[in-house]
Amino acid sequence: MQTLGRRLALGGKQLAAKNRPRPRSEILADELRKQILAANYRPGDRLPPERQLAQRLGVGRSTVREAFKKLEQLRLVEIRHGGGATVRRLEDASLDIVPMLVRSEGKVSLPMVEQLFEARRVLIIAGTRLAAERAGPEELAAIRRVLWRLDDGGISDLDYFRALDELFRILCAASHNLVLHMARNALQSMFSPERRARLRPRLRPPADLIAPIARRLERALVEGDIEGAVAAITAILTVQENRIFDFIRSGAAEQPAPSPDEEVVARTH
Amino acid sequence: MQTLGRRLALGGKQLAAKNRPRPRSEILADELRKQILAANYRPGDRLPPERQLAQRLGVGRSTVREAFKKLEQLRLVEIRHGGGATVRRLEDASLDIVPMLVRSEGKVSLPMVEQLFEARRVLIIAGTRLAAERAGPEELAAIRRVLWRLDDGGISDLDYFRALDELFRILCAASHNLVLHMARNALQSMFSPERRARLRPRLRPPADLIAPIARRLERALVEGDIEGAVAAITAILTVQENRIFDFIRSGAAEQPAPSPDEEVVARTH
DNA sequence: TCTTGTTCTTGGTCGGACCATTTGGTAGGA
DNA sequence: TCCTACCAAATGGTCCGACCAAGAACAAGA
Repeated sequence: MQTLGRRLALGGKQLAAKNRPRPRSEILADELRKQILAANYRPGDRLPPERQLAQRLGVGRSTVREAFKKLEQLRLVEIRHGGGATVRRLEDASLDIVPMLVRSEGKVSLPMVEQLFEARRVLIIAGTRLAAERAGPEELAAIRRVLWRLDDGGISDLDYFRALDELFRILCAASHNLVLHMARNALQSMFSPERRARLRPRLRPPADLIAPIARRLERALVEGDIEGAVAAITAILTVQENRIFDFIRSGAAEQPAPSPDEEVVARTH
Repeated sequence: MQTLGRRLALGGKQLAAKNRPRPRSEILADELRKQILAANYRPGDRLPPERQLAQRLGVGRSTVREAFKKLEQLRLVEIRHGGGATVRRLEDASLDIVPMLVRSEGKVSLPMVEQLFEARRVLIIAGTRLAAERAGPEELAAIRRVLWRLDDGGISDLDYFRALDELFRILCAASHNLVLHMARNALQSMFSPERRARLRPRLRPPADLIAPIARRLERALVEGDIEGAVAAITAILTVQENRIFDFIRSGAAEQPAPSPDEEVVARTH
């Protein structure tokens, strides 16, 4: 807590040096979020009052307040006027915390990745099925362009991963279902193409594995073969997911955190 | 904008009378959100600076700031330090805005409900399939208890709708996939059981329509008949969705807004 | 024309003040 | 003894005014 105070005090300067200047309220919100996700606070528990926390950490109440508001919006806590901030059940939280559940403190949780991929798979397959039914000619053309990029073995790693993400995105967009599209977006925000490209040798499957499937998917979409398209996208997902599972199981997924100081707020009640 | 100022000024008192005291920041955030969703602001546009908006509306900058933060968390706008708040693309927004897309200004959007149900159906069916595979004995018992409640024709309307929601919830919970569970939760937050119970005569299907399906679902789950369970939950979803579609198409879904004053902030750039 | 440095705009934080709501205790009465 | 009504403390919601820091716009120089 003292340490967090110091970190918060440094927040501006330390990062002004090179990184982006993470606002103190965000640092604090992240810290509290980690505490909650680590079950240091349990559902029903009350967070310390705004004033108290502000004084203890040596920051303004506005800063604490913004952090609390952030947690409220993630539906991790409930704030009542006169009442206080009480922790809510995890399953009622916003989908936006899924990426934080998947990777925390630089470590990747394999069970969470499995659940994330399972959910994502459901959405993408549904999106593909609907896209195969509903995509208009220009949407179909856009999908085919992405598939050609995947079919090209000479593509760079970064472009490969970008094309893969774009394929999933554009398929769900072509489903003409905004909710589906947004749900998939919400689950996509971990493992950015840049990050995966850095880990290239493990995550990118051999071109001769993906290219035929891409061609199969294109043919199915052109011919209106819905089940064929679903089978092809399922195959792509399976290949890609297995690469990542193997990678995580190999223990190589752990990355040094961007900022090495990871002190936590002391439990406070 | 003057009018919003007045409304904001009243905010505290007017609602202190009886309703819950909607904070001004929330009123303002809602107003700006409506403006954005109504495309009065388009992606790339900049919202007015905090100070300017605060002065124009006669509220403190902290209030405007909280409202902006709220929009940022919904990923409707992006706030940069020296930059300002710029509007983002709708499809990149958080899933949490779906309920707001579905019902705005007391009117229900049929296309959005269709998309919402389509997405929800995908999630619930996937959850049911996984639950049929993975549910433990106590989870199965809990599911059966809910199904018995649905099977009971004498149940009250409110209890019926609650049981229905609980069925979907508990099925997804039994899938042992937190992401799936949370995604479904995010889509469930409209049409509360209380609201539906008020609209009872139209939304509740005849007991002899649901009860046999509930029994069929129970049997399938007990016997481990996955496809049977999926078929049964699909039937339940279809019955319920059709009731709601018919209801909305009949034009009866429009409800007087809780607060009748619905002025908007004037477009400002 | 491009680069560099300055200035202005604008968000981030602070501290203090006041109001509104909730909570919990306390006094009074049945 | 128990219940009720009231009061006071705790706590969140809002406002104000000030300052700092990052980004953008602009001006000066190479």
